[in-house]
Amino acid sequence: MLQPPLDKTYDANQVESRWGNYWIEQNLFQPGGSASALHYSIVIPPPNVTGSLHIGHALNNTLQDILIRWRRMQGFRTRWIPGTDHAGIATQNVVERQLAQEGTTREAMGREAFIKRVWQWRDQSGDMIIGQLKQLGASCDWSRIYFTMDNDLSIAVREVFVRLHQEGLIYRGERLINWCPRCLTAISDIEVEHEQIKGKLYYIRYPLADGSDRHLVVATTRPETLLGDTAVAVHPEDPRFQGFLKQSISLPLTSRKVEIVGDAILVDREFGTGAVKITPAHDFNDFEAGERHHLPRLALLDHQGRMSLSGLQAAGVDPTLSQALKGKTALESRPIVLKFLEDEGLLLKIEDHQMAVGKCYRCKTTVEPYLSPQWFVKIQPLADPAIEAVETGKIRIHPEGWKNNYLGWMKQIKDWCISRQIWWGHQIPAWYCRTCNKDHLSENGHEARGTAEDALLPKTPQMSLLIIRSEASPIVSKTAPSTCPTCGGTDFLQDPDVLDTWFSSALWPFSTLGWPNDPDNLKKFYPTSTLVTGLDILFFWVARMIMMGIKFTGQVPFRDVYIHALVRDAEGQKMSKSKGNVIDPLTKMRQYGTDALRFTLTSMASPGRDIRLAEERIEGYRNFVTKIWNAARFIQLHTTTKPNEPPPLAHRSLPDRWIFSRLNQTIGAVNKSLEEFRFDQAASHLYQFLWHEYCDWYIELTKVSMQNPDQPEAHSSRETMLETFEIIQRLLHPIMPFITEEIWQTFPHEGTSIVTQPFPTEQPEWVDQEAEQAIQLLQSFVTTARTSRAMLGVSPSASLPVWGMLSSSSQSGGLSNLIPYLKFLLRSPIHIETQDQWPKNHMLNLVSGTLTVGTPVEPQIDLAEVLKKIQKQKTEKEKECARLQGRLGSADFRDKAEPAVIKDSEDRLTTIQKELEVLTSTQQQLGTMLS
RNA sequence: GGGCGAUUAGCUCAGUGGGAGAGCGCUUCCUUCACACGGAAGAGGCCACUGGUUCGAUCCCAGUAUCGCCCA
Repeated sequence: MLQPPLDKTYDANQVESRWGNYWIEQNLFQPGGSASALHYSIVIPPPNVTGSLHIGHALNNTLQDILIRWRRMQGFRTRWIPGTDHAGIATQNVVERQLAQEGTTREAMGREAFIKRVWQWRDQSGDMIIGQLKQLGASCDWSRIYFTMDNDLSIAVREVFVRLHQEGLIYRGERLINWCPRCLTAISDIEVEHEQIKGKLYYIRYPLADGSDRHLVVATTRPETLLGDTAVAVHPEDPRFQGFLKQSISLPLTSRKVEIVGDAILVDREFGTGAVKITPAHDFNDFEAGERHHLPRLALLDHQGRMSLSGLQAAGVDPTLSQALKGKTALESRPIVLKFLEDEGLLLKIEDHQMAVGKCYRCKTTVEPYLSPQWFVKIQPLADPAIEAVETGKIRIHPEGWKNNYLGWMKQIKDWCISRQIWWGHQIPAWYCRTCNKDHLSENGHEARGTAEDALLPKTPQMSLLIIRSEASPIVSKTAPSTCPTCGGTDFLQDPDVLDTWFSSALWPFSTLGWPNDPDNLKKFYPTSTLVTGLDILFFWVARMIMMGIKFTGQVPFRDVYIHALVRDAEGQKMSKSKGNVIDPLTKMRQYGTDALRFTLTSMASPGRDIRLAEERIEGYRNFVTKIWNAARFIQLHTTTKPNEPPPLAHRSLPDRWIFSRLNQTIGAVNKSLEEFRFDQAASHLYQFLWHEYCDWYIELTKVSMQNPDQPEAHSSRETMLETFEIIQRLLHPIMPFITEEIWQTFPHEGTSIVTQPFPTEQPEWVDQEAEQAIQLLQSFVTTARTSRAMLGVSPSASLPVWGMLSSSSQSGGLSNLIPYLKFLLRSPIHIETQDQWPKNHMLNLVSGTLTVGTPVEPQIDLAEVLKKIQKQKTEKEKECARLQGRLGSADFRDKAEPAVIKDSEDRLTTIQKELEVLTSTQQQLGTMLS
């Protein structure tokens, strides 16, 4: 052989860096093959530019790599697009932390300098995860790495924004949005995580304004917001409140009067007292109720989630209370408000209450519903075709169970808030003419931002520098306007907000492929073939790509969506740095090898189930890698000479024909599994075949002839080992790219790398039922004989003759052909005899189907133990026998069961009865020996 | 509160309308010339519970319990 491997164990780290570099140097990951070949493309879910490879990335990219390598080997023209996204808030946070260490702030630097600084950071540190993906073996087209802030991709963002705005699908308006008081920006609905907490339900007396004693009792979980109530609602058909509708309430702790309205949507008659307060500026349901009843909105909190004096004043709140609340958060305000209520005798009772609070997905701060002017995508017109695409199967979701999840969400989708009050990102391409909008702009920071804002509070400069009221009219354009079409003015102000990062991610499949400026390239690789992602971003990303893709290209962005599991720790806990239970893939790759980690994740990727990853599993598959390595060493040790012309299959030895037949079956199973996205099954077929057929049996069987290298069978086996093992490397390559390349390179081969070799396909001529049956018989023989020896306590190295026979003597010829192999595997003489010649005494006879295997029993053996085991086997067989007899004795079964099932049961019964006969006679025979 | 999913060996999970499987772990034996990160032989399970459909249910259906996820 060319370069026999030297070490007994495989040195993964050394091999990985060598081939990893080689593949890239040789440009093997760029689209190859003929231009006429079928195309197969994948876009990577772009990791955050701030990120480093975690175990979820490792799983996600391993699966993508398997698909891409497999399709590439199948001859597709493949393209896997890598890149990162700019991760607006996360990246801004990273750089801001750096600035804080340097004793400065982004506000002090100014926007332009800050953005420059972020780019600097990106250029230095932004490609860490790219390097880590390469380490994982990801066969992306590394010659084209994208970033959502790239110029071309930014052009696409502006193009999309302008077109959607022209069609009225993007608008700016004042709405209640989710505001993170820590990130100081709006976030979208799905960026809010709901958390169950133990809260309280407060029952508060609301006196009627008519001076009578009549009152309503309102139950609320957020008593401090009552100061912003603009109505109280009851169910219009609730008989308890018929006399109250349209009456006025004297709102506690304020000088205001509010009306009692009937609202069947908002009010749940069973909840609390059946009367609820309406606070349109602080609750989403109340906001909608406010729209229905044309109620004013009174905002109490400012953008930092603190009580604002002007807001309190506007709400007519008692001045003493206002002073007490000024600058307090909602949570700090609650006891104060409760104290005031109590003093007035309005707080009736407090109950424990399970409730949900919204937290910012990024920083876990409790979000506040906040009234402010923001940009929105009017989503329904985009959602409808995206629903249709999945319903009609233009896009297939795997596993299919998630389809309903997707459709359910899409059908109740709400407008998407896309503006973020941060600096890093795509600044919204909207400009305001300062002349036309002079009444709606406030650039000095001393006026409210379209809502209540307390001038007395300390400002964060980004908020106070500029306020654009919702009445302002923007000019939306791909480039800055030069003159105002209304007044001819030339003084413009660009909207300071940036777009949600997911807005640019939504364009990823077509913006990276050349839209809008390179239609030729787009045509080649779009739509992409498969999207591989985790469930957690089905709505964030997948749904939006489908909407945008259909809208702007007229085609779905991908045909198949494969949704993989979340990786948890061995206890099923979500991994997190704070819990300290993270499994770092890079560490594991160093410890066990990348192939072992990849194989582990692959084999655990069962559909629709989370992965509980325990380190022992990785270790187990590291052992598998070593097993493969040692099989390769064995083959190389025995094939030191260059092989001659391979003999035709029919002329090869029984084990050779058998292993081809088994290999063929495995090839079929692996291909089928991958077609169905059953990565786990593909892995387990490979594991089972390679270890428990190839190594356990085939290699052992070749040793019979390898000991005698001159005989023809040895030649046949050398050929077969080389051929089959080379094929196996190709079959295994998509999952374990490194070791397979290393081994493949040392085997006789053509081409520069296994990466671009053909993936194995089924060869019908390899199927050999006869060989499969023969080897199955051989396996039964060997296993049964070994069981006997273990029962008798015979040492494995002891030579002890073994008898064998088949119940139908016609098959015994087949058994004789196996003698050389049996002799070798059992290290013992083999006697194939008929019933007549079978020794009558001192034999332990065990059965497996039609096969009986006998082992002589030495007089000094402790037979009691052996007899116990025989009895156990007998009992099992008797139970089975009774079950079958019962079934076959039932007239119903005979009438209604399928004939094949009846026949099968009859055959089994016959076999088991024969087995029982042998066991019984052995039992008797050994029993006499004992006495 | 609504929806989805899970419940199979000590652990992690496959699986099927008719004989309960794998990996890891465990027990015993074995350093025989690919591999002790190995080999051989074993032990271990009323397939969550209760009903129903069926000749026959671990599998299909309904309900219960527990757990998980998503949504409100």
